[in-house]
Amino acid sequence: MSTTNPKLFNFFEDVYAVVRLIPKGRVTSYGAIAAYLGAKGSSRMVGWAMNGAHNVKPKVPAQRVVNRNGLLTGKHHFGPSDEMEKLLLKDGVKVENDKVVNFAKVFWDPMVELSIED
DNA sequence: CGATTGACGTACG
DNA sequence: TCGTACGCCAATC
Repeated sequence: MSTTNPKLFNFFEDVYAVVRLIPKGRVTSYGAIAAYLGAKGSSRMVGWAMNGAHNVKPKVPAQRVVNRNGLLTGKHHFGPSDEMEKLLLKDGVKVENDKVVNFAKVFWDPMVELSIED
C-alpha cells in the first residue's frame, strides 16, 4: 500500500465501476476501459485491476472484459478453464475457440455508451 | 532496492 | 499478414 497512493488507487475502483456498468450480453476491452479513464496507454493496469476483481464486493463481471481481439485471455484466472466462457454464454454472449462471437456486435464501448460528448 | 512479470495495445520491419 | 519491440504502471520475486 505504501507504493500505492489512495488517490491513484481510485483508478482500480473506476475500472470496477465501468465493468459493472457493462450491460448483459455485452463485452468490452481492457484498452476501451483504460482509454475511457484517460489511461489509454495503461491498458495493463486494467488487466491488473481485474486481477483483484474476484476479491472485491460486489464481484465484478470480469468475464465481460476481453482483449482487443475479443479473445478470452483471462479465462484461466476464473479457475476452471471454461468458467469464463460459461458465464459469457449465460449472459447471451456466444464464445467459440476462446473467442467472443460477433465481438464487434456485442462490443460495449464506454466512450460511446456513457456519452463522452454531447 | 533492482529486475522481472503481467487478464494489453500500438508501432515498426 | 505476421513476428518482434516497446511502453505503460503496479505487484511480486
